[in-house]
Amino acid sequence: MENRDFSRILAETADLMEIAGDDGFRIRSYRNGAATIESYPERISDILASPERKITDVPGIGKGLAVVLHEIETTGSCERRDELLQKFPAAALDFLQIQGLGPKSVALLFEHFKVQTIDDLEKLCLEKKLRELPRMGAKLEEKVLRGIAQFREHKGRFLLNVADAAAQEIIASLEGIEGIEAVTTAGSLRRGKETIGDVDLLVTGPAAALALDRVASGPRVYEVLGRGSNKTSVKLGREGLQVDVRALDSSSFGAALQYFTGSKEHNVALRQRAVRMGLKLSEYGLFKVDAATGAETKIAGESEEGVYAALGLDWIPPELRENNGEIELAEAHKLPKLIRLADIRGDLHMHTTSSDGRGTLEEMAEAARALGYEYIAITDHSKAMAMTGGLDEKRVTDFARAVRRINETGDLGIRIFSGLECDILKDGVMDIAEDALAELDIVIGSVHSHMNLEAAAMTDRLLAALESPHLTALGHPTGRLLLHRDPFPFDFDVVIGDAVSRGVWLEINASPERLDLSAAHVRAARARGAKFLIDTDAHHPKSLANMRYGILTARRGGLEAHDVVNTFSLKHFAAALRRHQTHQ
DNA sequence: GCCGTTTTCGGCCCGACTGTTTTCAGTCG
Repeated sequence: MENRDFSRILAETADLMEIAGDDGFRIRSYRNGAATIESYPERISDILASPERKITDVPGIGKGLAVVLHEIETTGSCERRDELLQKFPAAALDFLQIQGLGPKSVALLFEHFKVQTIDDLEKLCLEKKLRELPRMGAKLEEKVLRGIAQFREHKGRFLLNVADAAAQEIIASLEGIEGIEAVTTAGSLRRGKETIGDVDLLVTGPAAALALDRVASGPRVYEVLGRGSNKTSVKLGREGLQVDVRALDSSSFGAALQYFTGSKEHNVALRQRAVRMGLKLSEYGLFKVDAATGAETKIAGESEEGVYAALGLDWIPPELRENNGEIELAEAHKLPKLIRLADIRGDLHMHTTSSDGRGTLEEMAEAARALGYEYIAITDHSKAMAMTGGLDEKRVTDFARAVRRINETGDLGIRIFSGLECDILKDGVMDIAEDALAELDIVIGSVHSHMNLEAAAMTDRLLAALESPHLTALGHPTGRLLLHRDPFPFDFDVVIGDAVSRGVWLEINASPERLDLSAAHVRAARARGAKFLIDTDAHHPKSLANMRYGILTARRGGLEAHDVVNTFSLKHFAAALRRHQTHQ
């Protein structure tokens, strides 16, 4: 049992308890425990098994949760969860995913209409029955129908980090097995897409078939969908992430890697190109076809580079393989030199215990130093985010001064920039007065409320925010939450054009829940001359590692290192900030 | 259910909007 399994079961139990109307503070304790365990540096299983250790030494775990954790370790569930799963329909947890429905409404639906499935719920809305319940009306019926559509669209897809973690776990489990030469990710995961339908893995080596057995009998396998001599398909966990593993001959590995990486559109274009050259491209290789006899001679396939080269192309990074013009660039030797994770010198958006982060400034700084960064910005929330304990003007000013003192001592071994993730209020006014913002090195303006404005009103709001003389960057500019909430509408070209003319940078928020801006927006904004910062919005020291998802998104958007300000050395970055400030 | 301590129980991040009402519960962030 891994920590994330404990964490998931606790969180699920909390959801069920919420529908059941259990005590709110008890529910919070379960959630708190789930969050702590998810990011706990040690395996909970190991602590439970060790006679010298006490699980109650883990913060947030007391007597009650200790019992629950032991139950989960031995049975995979706990008493309260089992009880509630009996009481409510199997799809109970799905109902909470529908925007507009909370635990109270869901409980009422179960009680009054005996709904079992999302389909039942849809029927109720269409038949206008929802409005029979107290405090429910036509508007809610419409909202729920929209929520159901969104839910269905997202079902069966997974966030990039979830798919990535599953792939890395399987790769690690195959490492060091005699006769396995390489295990490689392919498909949309290798292309760095923001959400993933299923994970594709390719295995080579004389013992590749053995790897298929290993995967099929893995600890997290929930169901084996298929097991042939060349391919195994499994579903992992109750969430059901599908993983396809293929055993390949190393003589055609490059062609197979190319084929299974896709995208489909990129591959179609490549095969058309091959045909025009009198060649045939498949997952088995690139073949020369004799026009007279039809005889085929393999001319490439061992390596991907070889396949592209034989087609007269530079090797194309997987992130660009969407048939968006990358083939033409590869032919002309004009592919961008894409930004790499190693180019990043600092992280400019993170939270601490001063608002809703889980690490202190010192802990975040230490984690960033361990990643080899030269600088970071601490950007806690502003006061409009009341729930997070956001900063008011006095705390902002005090914080800016405290950071200046910290930098003078140099004790932390990394340069700290004082920053703020300042809310952009409904009318576009900044949540913090300008004289307080002036004390800070970096101000990231973000929208966290009133995301349902009409496009024109949202455009005006963002344009008004851009007038703030101390705004350094727009944070998660479209407000989307992947698999959860669509971007809010606004006139992207107008807002980005204004940001560029004012020298305001655009964030690529690397949090796997956001990846905002999206790759397509990055591409469009870059064409207008925008500069970007890629940052993690980390709420925990561990989350600084999410930078790589932001890098993938930036690469999909075609960015080079010089497009991204936090690739600059400390000296150059500080100078860029000063230019930004005096520009105002 | 956890924590801290005042060792036995009280406090535990808050504020605003929405759609439904006719004074506010539920949802969201």
